[in-house]
Order: sequence, then structure tokens, then C-alpha cells
Amino acid sequence: MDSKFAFALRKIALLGGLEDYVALSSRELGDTLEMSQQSASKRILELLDENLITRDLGARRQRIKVTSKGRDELKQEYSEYRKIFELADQVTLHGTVTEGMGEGGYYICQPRYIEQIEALMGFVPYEGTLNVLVDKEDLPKLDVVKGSTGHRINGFVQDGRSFGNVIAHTAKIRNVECAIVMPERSHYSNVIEIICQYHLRRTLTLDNGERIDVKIKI
Amino acid sequence: MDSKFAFALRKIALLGGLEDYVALSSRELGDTLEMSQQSASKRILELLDENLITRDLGARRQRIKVTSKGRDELKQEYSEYRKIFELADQVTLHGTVTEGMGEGGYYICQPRYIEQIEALMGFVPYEGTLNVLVDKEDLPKLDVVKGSTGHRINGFVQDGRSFGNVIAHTAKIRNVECAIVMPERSHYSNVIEIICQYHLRRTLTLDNGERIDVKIKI
DNA sequence: ATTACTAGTAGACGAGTAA
DNA sequence: TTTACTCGTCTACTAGTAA
Repeated sequence: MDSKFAFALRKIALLGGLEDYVALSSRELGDTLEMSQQSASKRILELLDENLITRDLGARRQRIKVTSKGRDELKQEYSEYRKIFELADQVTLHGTVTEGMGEGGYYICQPRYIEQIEALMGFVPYEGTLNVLVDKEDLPKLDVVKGSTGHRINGFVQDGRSFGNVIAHTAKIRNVECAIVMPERSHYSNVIEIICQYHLRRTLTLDNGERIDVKIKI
Repeated sequence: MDSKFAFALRKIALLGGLEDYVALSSRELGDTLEMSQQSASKRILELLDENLITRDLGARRQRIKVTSKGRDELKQEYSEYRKIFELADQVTLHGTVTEGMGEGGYYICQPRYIEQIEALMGFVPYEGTLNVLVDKEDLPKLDVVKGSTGHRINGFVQDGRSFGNVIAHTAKIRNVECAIVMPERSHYSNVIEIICQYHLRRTLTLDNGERIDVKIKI
């Protein structure tokens, strides 16, 4: 994203444009961006053109909202700053062991996934995944993880069913090597799925509701 | 800071320019910034001119490092992103009650400070401050607090001694209204000082080493 | 009050090139 | 190879102004 777009978009977000439409005249935006009303007006048109904001052009005052594309772009930048300042070759997520939906476990057990995991991560995952409900205050850290590279496990189509790309990040739970896996194109979730060479529940005697720390390498 | 400076500075920081000099040719920088070698070279000269980076112009490859001013500017932007995504009209710091150095308590008891605190915060602080050692993992949150506005309490000179500006943020400890105070120009510290209408140690029976949460309004 | 057009100007950029 | 100058072009800005 062009830095001038990011700059304007950030200021709009700071004014609450992520949550809802926010009343913001071109003059006001110009003042916060330290530019003329005319240039701010143009900037708004450009942001609209780039699909970074939507606008409700009322009779008196326009109201502006950041689109999901705009939000994603801002998150990308946020993630860069976190990498810069959080030093973060490691992120620790705190959470609670929960019962899996079974979905992730089924997916990841596909042989086509497993052979790639063995090649990339160096272990054959135990059947099924450990699901961890991430603490609310640690959810922003998940974005840092998503913003980092990790290992891409390629998707495939089998029996007419399509299995998408999966990103894996090596991690540790109580010093046991494991990996957190998530769909490359994931919608928001506060549950992470963890694969491991061993049966984590048994090896670490984890029950539902148990508190654990997941240290993720990023 | 001009957004184009921030953009270049951020990329340099991502390449490790915050920690140490990093070898970075103008062509390489141009590639990451998606601009020509010539423009990148010019950008570097501008950043030098703005005192945002320093340079070690070796015979073969120049080496670039972000200055402390540059670091501060980046932190400012980082803080904006945290405000955007951490929702954060409130930040909770976890920490441990510690014995004060006595310094802060002495400072804040000056009548010239106290009268301003009463006007701004609506209470007369109890003599002395409660010192809290902030958990290591919560230290980045302190930057968010510092990046937000708060109430400025103006400094003064008295008996030839100068008392600097102080920033206060309203806060709560176990539902008791208080405020965290810090020098406007503070060097790094992992101890925060808290003022309150009441004697916090007695009111909440806090002993040294006790774990507490400080909820700060930002 | 708004938003946003047009016109003129300042500044950012890349190509060519020197050191 | 580097860095960084000059110069021409083209974009981005502001002022003036219309709707």
C-alpha cells in the first residue's frame, strides 16, 4: 500500500473509522493530515477508488468507514511494527485447552498434508489436533503470527473436495515441540489447532479447561 | 513525520536497523521501497538530514542504523496502531507492589503539583506514591500509555530546583480510582508510580511483592 | 457549511552519468 | 561494483472557485 494511503487510512481508523461510519469532513481530514481541504478531498476519492474506505455522502457531512480491505492493509502494517518492537522471534499465547470440533483434526490427517508436514517440520503428526482457546487479551498476538511467514503446506483437491493451503508455525508447549496450523485464508477464530508428533493430551495429561502457554516461533 | 520517511524508516528497522548498523545499498533499499536506486539514495540523504538514521559510509557498502529520534518516531506510529487494534480505551498492566524510591512521592507532594492534580483529576492525592513493578511482558503496553494523551501537570521552578512536567492517566486498582503519574520526558522505567486520594497500601492492604492489576484509561 | 473541479506550481521521481 | 549528481518529466499539491 502506498504510504500516503496508509497514513490517511490510519488517521481515519484512529477516529473510529474501523468500527463504524465516522463523520469526517475533508477539511478536518486535511487538518489532521496537515494538508489542504482540496488535497484531503482528493485523498478521500483515491481511498474510495482503492476500495480502502466506503463513504456515506450525506447532505451536510460525509461519513467514512474503513473497508475490510483497508482493515487488512492496516493490520499488515501493524504486524510489521510488532515485528520491529516485540523483538519477537517468539510469541507466547496463553489459553485454555478445549474440545476440538474435529474438523481440523480430520483435515490435517489427509496423507497429502501429512507427507508435506513430515518434509517441512520433520515429524509425522499424531492423528488429530489439540485445540486451544486463546485468551482475549492475546488475540492481537495471533495477528503477529499470521503476519509472519511460517511454513506453507500446499492444498490439493481429492475426491472432488478441495483442501486449502495451510500455514504451520513451529511451537512449543511445556518444552514439547509441536506446530500450530491454520488455514492460509482464515476467517477470524479464537481457537488455534496444534499438531504434534505425540498425543499431546496424553503426553502432557491435558484436560479440557486446563491453562497452557503456547510458545510460537515466528 | 512525513509518511514517506516513516515508510523507509520502517523498512530499515525491519532489516534490523534498530539494533545495529545494517549493510544496505541504495539499490536494495530501492527494491524494498519499490523505487529506483537514485530515489532510494535521495531518501537516505533525506533521512540523514532529518536525523532519523546515521550512516557508516564504507568503501564498498554503506551501513545504516536508526537513530534514537528515528526509533521514537517509529514507536509513536506503533503506538497509534496499538490504539487502533487494541481497542484499548483501557490497558491493564500486571505487576508487583514494590518499595518506592521515595523520589516520586517527594516530587508529587509539592503544593504546585497538588493544586493542579486537584483541578485536573478531582482529588487531592494522599502523600506519597504506590510503586508497582510492571511485568516484563506488559512493558510494551506502557508505550501505549505513554503514546496517549493523559493530563499534563505543568512543571515549575522553586528554590532554584526545577520540577518538570508530569503526565497523569486516570486508573483503577481493584475498583479504587487512582492515577498513574510519570515524567513527561521519562527515560525507560519498569516501575510506575500511582497516586490516590486514599492511602492505597492501607486501603487495599497491599504488601510488597503483592500482585496487582492496574487498569489505565487511555 | 459542505465537496470537488480546474489551473498553475512545487516537488518527487527516474534516466543518464560521473566519481 | 558502489553513491549521488543533474536534468527532464510527471505527479501531487494548493489556490481559486463552482455547485
